Parts: sequence; structure tokens; C-alpha cells
Amino acid sequence: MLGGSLAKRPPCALPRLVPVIELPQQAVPDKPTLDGLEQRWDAVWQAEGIYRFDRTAERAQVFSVDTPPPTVSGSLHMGSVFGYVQTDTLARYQRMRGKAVFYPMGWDDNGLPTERRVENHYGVRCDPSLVHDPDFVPPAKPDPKKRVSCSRPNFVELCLERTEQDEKVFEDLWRQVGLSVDWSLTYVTIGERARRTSQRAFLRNLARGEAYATEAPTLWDVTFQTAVAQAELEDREQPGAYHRYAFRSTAAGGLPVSIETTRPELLPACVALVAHPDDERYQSHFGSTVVSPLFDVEVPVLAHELAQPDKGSGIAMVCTFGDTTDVTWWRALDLPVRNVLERNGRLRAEPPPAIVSEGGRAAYAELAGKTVKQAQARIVELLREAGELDGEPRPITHAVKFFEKGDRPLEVVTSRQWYIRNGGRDRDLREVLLHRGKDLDWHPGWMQSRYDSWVEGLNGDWLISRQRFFGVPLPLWYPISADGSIDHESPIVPAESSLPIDPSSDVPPGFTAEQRGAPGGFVGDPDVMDTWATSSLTPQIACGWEDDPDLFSRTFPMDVRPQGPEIIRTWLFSTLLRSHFEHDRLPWSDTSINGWILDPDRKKMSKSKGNVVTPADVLQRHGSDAVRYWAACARPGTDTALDEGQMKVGRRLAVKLLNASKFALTFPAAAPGPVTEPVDRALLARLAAVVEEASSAFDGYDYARALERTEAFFWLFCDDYIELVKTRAYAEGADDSAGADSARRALRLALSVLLRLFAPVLPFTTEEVWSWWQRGSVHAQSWPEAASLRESGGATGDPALLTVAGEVLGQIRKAKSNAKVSMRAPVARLEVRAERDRAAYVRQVDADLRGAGVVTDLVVLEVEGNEGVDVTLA
RNA sequence: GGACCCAUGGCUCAGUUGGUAGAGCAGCGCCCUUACAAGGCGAAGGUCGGCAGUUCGAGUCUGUCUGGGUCCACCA
Repeated sequence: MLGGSLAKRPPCALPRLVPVIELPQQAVPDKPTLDGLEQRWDAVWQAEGIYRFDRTAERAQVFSVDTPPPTVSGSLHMGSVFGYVQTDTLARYQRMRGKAVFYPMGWDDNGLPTERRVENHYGVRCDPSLVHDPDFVPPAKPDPKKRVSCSRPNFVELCLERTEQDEKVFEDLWRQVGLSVDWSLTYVTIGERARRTSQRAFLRNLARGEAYATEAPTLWDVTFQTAVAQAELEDREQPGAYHRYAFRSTAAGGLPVSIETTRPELLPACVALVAHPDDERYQSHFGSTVVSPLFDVEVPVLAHELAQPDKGSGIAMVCTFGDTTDVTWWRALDLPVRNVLERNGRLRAEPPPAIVSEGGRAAYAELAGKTVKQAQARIVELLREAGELDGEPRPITHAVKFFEKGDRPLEVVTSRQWYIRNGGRDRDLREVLLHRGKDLDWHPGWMQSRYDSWVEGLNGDWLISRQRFFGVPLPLWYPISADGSIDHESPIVPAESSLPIDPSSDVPPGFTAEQRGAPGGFVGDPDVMDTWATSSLTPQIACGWEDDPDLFSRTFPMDVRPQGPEIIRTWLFSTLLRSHFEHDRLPWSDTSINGWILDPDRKKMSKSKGNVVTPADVLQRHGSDAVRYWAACARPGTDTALDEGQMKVGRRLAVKLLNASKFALTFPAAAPGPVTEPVDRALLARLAAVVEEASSAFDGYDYARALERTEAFFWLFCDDYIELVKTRAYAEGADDSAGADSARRALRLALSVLLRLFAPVLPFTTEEVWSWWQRGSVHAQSWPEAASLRESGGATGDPALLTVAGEVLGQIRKAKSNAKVSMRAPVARLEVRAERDRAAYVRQVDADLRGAGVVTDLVVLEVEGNEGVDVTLA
């Protein structure tokens, strides 16, 4: 079995050597600015390869990210930026922890969205019956009403051309946002490697019996004319109506049976009536037959516990096929097939053979060729004219299944399709997959319930074949018998070494091209695979499964799958399934699920409302770090409002970081030595605690908490600490150079730590400041350690000292504010009253407080029962 | 029908083993202070959706109800 690297992981991993990279160093600017940082530092990072994956790192030293490949159709939206930034903060943290971060980007350019986009953009339509035209050029002016037909190879060429342009735009945006992706690892889901991986995995599924083909009723989109999978469904509330009419009993003296249906047009496809076995109203009918109105077809009345007595008249008309319940009954009760629907959504020309009466055939002729909607209108008229309609149709609203990308209700048609087993028909497999889900570490944990309910609700295997053009072809051919019939039971498979193949142009081993379509020859499978059949293999594609065993052993199974909650049922589940089959293990140890972006009025963002804010606009207005700040403030998995106010806060933070850093660096660096002043040591002690909190938050994938703690400390650092020590740090009085040195050492040490703590969220600002006074990239530095910080601080300070000093400072400000004087207004005498412990603290900070408050004399009075500090200015 | 998340000052949100609520934004007042005026400082503002429990004590645990959001199932 492949991928045993984790089990063989050495018990104690050696620290990874991080190369020292020289970056351009610059002086502290007079007027620091955020403008232009994105372009400047992105260029440097790319040139220096700051985020390049170290291929020599052992698995234990690697942190590998199964980045979601964004669908390359149109533009990225704020929701993408939101989730990707959150993941990037985690990647940056791990990199600073010394991990070799494997962080590729993929583009999902495979599938329907691209097809649709290309059709619209170029004004073309794919016609698979055409041969490749090497000179084909799309119309200069696309006409949406008159699309030009082109061959499948030509169409695919256009798809590739279009997506290449889109991918460039996407990469530029991601780089502007500062994703620390290794762009040399980029893959595309329609690329050769992805197709090879996808086809190889499918062939192995086939060989092991995990993939199979069968002719069965499937959900069918009549617009796209393709089968769709359970995972691609969504319910939509639609207006409908109950139509009531009766079937005549064939028993002597038997009573008619009234049914109510929303699909009267399927009456000619009726194969049975079904009621609940306990329903007393129909006891006498069970086992008997009835005859349909208009069509005179005799159908049985049967019992099944799925029938609901309280719905309609309590007895259902089973047709082939009105919905998935019909399919269930049809299977369970072994009913015949009477198809009336074509794949294009119209009723077929010929009536089902069961309709034999002259009247029945005449009635059907009225419906033939009509769309479902037209047929329904006509049959209601026919029923009414025949006096069969019992009352008028009763309007209702009910949920109807749609393909999530479609705009007409799904129909059920019988067709031959490929499936991959997923536990939908196999209780044991389902249990195994549920256990796999439990072994995965979910962030946040409650997201696992979505996975569980999906797996528990599976009602069929995974339908992977699609009757489309732009996708990974099923790598199969079928033999053609001497009589010209296709033998679907004995597919011809290619050798793995020949992958990827396109069966519509490649020839199977042992055949010649001339034999295509001929008796005794072969025919290629015309279908492509569902886009998820390829996307479910992103770990294998990105990590180089079979193609690059060395890389694979260093990166797989991956560490984390970040993704949105809406694709747990598709992407997460199917990836887990494929890995289970192929590697008998989880594809990653952890998954982090991000939340939704909501409008300011708390509705999910949607394009149709016209309130979409584009990432480019927002980044332009606020700057990348500000937008990242907004994304990183949102708790993992929590839905968040799109709040530009929060971005302004982020921008203010970044500007403050520039200014505070600039100020701290105006003091010359002191010679190496201890931090001696109590308030300086108190600051470092506090900072050490912040480092511990931020580290454990990041370890638990909680970037938001790490940021919150760091930010809170930073404002205290600016508002209280810097204010307190700046007078001393200036060292205007030469008599206290030791105090100045202590402050200068603490300032630089704290700044160094703060920049590293902020680096995952504010990569541009921190890099800018780092370049003013340090060598290399801040993003290649090691994450701060609380222990070494405490050692550097010379001793463990007392954090309470800083709290008390801050309180006094606050009281001084309050008094000055109340007196409506400037904060720089001099104070001749300051009286501080506090109980003994606090008074002792105040005395230790006496000089700093006088400096910060511009106070000449500070008098400390010990008083009893004072919970805080009181000050009086004179 | 089953499940999950959310409900804290006007707005956006913190509140990690239960001990009588915090921040930012907006509004208000002050300060053009030698890091920062697209800034700084300060004051004010909520009893934590309702009800009932557990507890000496609950925003923080239990039950229930209400109102949002979401997932799954059903959909004759």
C-alpha cells in the first residue's frame, strides 16, 4: 500500500534548516506608508522564492495544504478571499514554526461552468459529431442567438484558451492578497497530470469493482442533457397544483379510486397505484387492478409503507418516472417501464405499448412532442372534456429537485451510466466512511455533523458519467460485435502507462483507427467524468501520486483540507472516499471549514442582488493587509458580514504598526545586555504570555484568537508602554544611560516579536517594517518563543506593574481631559492614592510616569480600601 | 420530519474549566501633544432573546419556547 510515510515518520524530527535570504534593506522612512507595499513585496517574494517548497524536507517537517482549486469561470468573490486568507495565515504560521510548507494552487477549469462561459464568450456550440478543424476561428462578434457549431477538440481548445486567461487574472489577485502559495506547484484540473491521475484512479476503481456501469433511472437535466449526481441537487420551491381524477375498478361493483397528482402529464406512464398497507380505505383494492382514465391502461393497486395516508388522497400514482420515490417503488414492487419522456424534456412521439385502446392512442397523440409544461396543460383539458377531472386543479407550492446549475426541474430518465460505490447502497461501506469522518480533525468540530448527515442520507452510488464535452473522458472503449451491437459489458481499458487518453481519438491496443465504429471494431465511451471525479483527487494530483513518488512520500497524506461548508457533501466527502479506496487512509489529518460571507443585512451574498463587492475594488480601496485583517477577525467556521468598517480598522492597525515601529526605531539600538527596569520586564513578561496564547490558538487553527490577543497587546504597547518609556529612552539626562538601554532593548525586542506575531495576518506591513532594521524576510523567521523571550528579558517581570502604571497614566489623561487641557500640559504636582501593593508599583515607575505625564513632583500616598488608583493634579 | 449554528450596548463582534459583562465602529466631549490629525485622549452607553431549572452564585451548564441562518430527509 502506498503512502506509509506517516507511520515511518522518525520519532524525533530534526529542525529544518531555513536558508537565510537577503532582502533589500532600506532606511526607516520619514513618512511610512502602506501604498505600493503589495506590488513591491510580492515581486521580492517571488524573486527570492520565499514560499518555495523545500523538496528535501522529510514528511514530519512538512505542512501540506490541500488548497481548494477555485472554479475558473468569471471572477473571484469576497467569499473566496475570506477563506483563502484564513488558510494563508495558518500556512504562514506553520512556515515560521519551521515547517516546509507545501502550498500549491490549483485551478478548477474542468466542467460545466467553463463550457457555459466559453459558449457565451465565443458564441460557439460544441457538436461532437464534427471533426476537428485546425483552421477554426470563433466568430469575431459572438451572436448569442446564432452560435457557431464546432468540433469537440476545437471546443476544448477554446476552453483551454479562455481558462488560461482567467487563471492569470486569478493568480494576480491571489498574489495581491498575499497568499504565500508556491506558484511553481500550480496545477489545473483539466491538465495532463490531472487527467492522468483521474483516469488512473478510475481504472483502479474499476479493477477493484468500486466503479461499475449500469442502466438505471437517473436524474436528468433536460437543458444540459446530462445526468447529474445526488450531490449536485438542490430543492427549489415551485408553484404546482394537485389534479384529482379517478381510476376505474376492474372488479365487478368495485369503486373507483381517486388520486391526486402534481404530474398529470405522466398519466400515460402510470404503472401502478400505491397506498400504505395499513390504510383502511384501500384494503379492498390491494391486489386488484384499476384502469386509467383517457388511456385505458390496467394497473395494479399495491401496498408500500412509503405511501403517506395524509398526502393527497392517500394513494399515489406511480409513473416511470415522476420523481425518485417513483423509482423506489418501481424497484421495490418490480414494476414495468412505460417511458414517455425524451431526454430533451419532451414527450416521445410513440405511446408506450401498453396503451392499446383507440381512445388512449388518440389522447396520447395530443401530447406527443410537447414539453412537460405544454403536455400538462393539454392533458388537463382532455380530462376536463372527458369529464374525468374531479374539480379544478388546486394550486400548491412544493419543493422540486433541480440541478444546482440548472433552471428547469430535473426529470428521471433511464440511461446507462458509470457509478462509484460510496456507501449509498452498502451499509458496511457507509459505516467505514462515517468512521473515517470521525478520525478527521474538524475545525470547528461541529462541522462534522454535516458530513455525518450527508453520509447517512446517501441513497445511491455516486454517478460520475456526464454527457458533456469539456471534462476528463472516461478512459474506455467498447467492442462492437459482428452484428454491429456495442458490448458494454466488456470495456476495453488502456494501459496505465498510456494515460491520459481520449477514447474519441485514441485507438485501443490491438485495433486500428479504421475499426472505429465498424462491426468487429470498437467505439469510445462518449462521456466525460463528473468534475468532482477529478477534484476528489486533488491530494493525489498535487502531491504527485505515481508521477513523483518522492514528492508524494513527503507530502501525502496531507495536513489540512481548507474549504467551504457547502462542498462538504461533494468535495470533502468524495476526496475522502477516493483516498479510502486507493490508499486505505484519510487524505489529510485535519480539515478547516470556513464560514459564509453575508451582506450587511445578514443575507448570503448573491450575485443576483447586485450588491456584490468585487475583491479588486476592496483591495484597491483598503489595501491587502486591511482586507486580510477583516478575514482573520472572523472566527473559524463562523458566518461573517462583509464589513468594510472592519477593513478600515485593519488599515488603521497597519498604519499604527508602521508609525509605532518607526518611533521605536528612532532610538539607537543599545549594546547587548539585560533588560533591567521593572516596567520593561513587566512588558516582556506580558508579551511572553501573548506569545503562548497566540501559539496555542494557531496550533488549534484559531487564527482569529491569535490575532485578537496580539492586537490587544499591541495597542497596550503603543498607548501605555511607549508613552511611559519614551522619555527615558531618549536618555536626555546622561545620568540614566542604564535605564535608557533597558528601554531601548525592550522596545526592539518587543517590536521584533510583535512583527513576527502579526506576520501571518499582515504580511506586507510586517515585511516592510522588518526591512527597515533586520536582515532577511520576516516570513522566513522563526516564530517567537515565550521561553527565550523570558530569558532575553533577563528575568520574569511582574505583569501587574504595567497594569497599575497604565491605570495611573489613564487617570492622568482623564484629569487632563476633564480639565480640557492638552495631554502635554505640564503638571507641577501629582498626587497618587492607592493601597500599599499598588503604591509600591507606582513608586517603581515614578520617573516614567512623571515623564509621560509631564509631571514635576509625584507624591504617592498609601490609603486603605482603594481598589484602584486616584490621582489629583495640581 | 431530523440535525447543526447563531441570538450580548445603535452597528459588528469578544467573553476558553460558571463568580454580578469587554472591544472596535457610529454618536458625544476634549486635544492641531516633537511616532501617528484619513490622528490621539476621554466620557457615556448593555443585565447578556423569553421562561423554567441546577448552583452559594450563570451571559457561560440543563430543559423548553421564540426569532434568524444552514444542512439532511421528504416532496403523490
